[in-house]
Amino acid sequence: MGRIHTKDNTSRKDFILKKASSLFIEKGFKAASMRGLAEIVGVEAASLYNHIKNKNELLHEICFSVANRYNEKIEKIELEQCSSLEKIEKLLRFHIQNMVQHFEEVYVSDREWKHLSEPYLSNFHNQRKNYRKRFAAIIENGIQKKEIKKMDASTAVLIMLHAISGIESWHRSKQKISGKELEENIIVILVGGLKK
Amino acid sequence: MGRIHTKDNTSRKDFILKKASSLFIEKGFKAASMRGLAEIVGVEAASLYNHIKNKNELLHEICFSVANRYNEKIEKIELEQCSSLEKIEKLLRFHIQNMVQHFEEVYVSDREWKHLSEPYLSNFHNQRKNYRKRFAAIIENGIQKKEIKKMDASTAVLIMLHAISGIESWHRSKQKISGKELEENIIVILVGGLKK
DNA sequence: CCTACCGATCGGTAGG
DNA sequence: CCTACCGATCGGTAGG
Repeated sequence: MGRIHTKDNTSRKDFILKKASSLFIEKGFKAASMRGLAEIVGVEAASLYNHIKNKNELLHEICFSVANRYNEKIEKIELEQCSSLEKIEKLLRFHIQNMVQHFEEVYVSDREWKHLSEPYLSNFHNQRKNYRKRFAAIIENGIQKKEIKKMDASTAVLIMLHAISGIESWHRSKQKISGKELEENIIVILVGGLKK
Repeated sequence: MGRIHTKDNTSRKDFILKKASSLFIEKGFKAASMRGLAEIVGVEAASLYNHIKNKNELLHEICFSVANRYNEKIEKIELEQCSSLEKIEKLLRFHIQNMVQHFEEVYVSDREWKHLSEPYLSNFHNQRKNYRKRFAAIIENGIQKKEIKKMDASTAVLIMLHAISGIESWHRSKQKISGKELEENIIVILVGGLKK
């Protein structure tokens, strides 16, 4: 009995989080109101607070769910036995698939994380910097091994991560090409741009 | 006499627009308050309304100033006599320089245009679609002439425009590399990624 | 999960 | 350019 109750609460919260993501995409975090969210969820505003602490909690749940996935992935890839260029390609494919599959939370996390409240803001910011540093280190390594053209590694990271966030517009359009085609196109351009 | 008065009003408005851009970057359009803007400008909130109609006007002045620059540039480039790849390189260099030189308004325009009110919203959205279509047409042309790898042209446009918007993070960091170096790095990766 | 409500803050106006 | 103020809306709580 207690278990069913817990399970219900969890899925209810997940439902609210999902609706919150769409709303934050549509309006932006600040412009989205809890009353607006309540309407989408189908309850009165006050009732939301039985499932979440406050509006900020919605945002940090979304942002950290995305950040955790990134961290796990790069840790795994760093340990793999393959060329730097292959590592980058794997990372890029992961980012693309992540964007396609978890579009709403990735989009919200990318665009709205600056509205996070402390201590989440600092924590997220640090994780972000750390992730980019590790990504840049892989590129740096590839340059030293002459797999990759000489270039500024951190600029390359910026370009590639932002390029992928452009999938947003693809996702919102009526998806003229498939996710797989999209992935191949991006890899051709970005990995092609790095290769010596 | 009347002329001096007009001139003063214009520069006062420009001053307010500049401060508004920084504020919109820092907080986002919705979260930025007119009282906050007034404080930065150094007047009471009510006084702002002697120079602007309302908060929305600030945003659409910023967005259309950027959009107009883009439109003028692509019109000029379309008429030039050079290869498609050269046209794309010119366009990319223009985008990069634009981002470096007019960082604040470009950033606000990119991130906040969805908060535009009608009819500005539809107008801006159409201009944006039109611009991307023309950019894609140049790529398409390069593919037909075998200057450029086979790829989905509109995906390539998405990637490249978003890649450049990544300069944001470069601009906000302590500018480890110069603007010129940044530009060359981006061109190497993006144009290198297109070239056959 | 709801009704009823709070203090705070918002964009904007009147009038000088 | 300011003081004084407006109605609307916000996030969140009390109490059931």
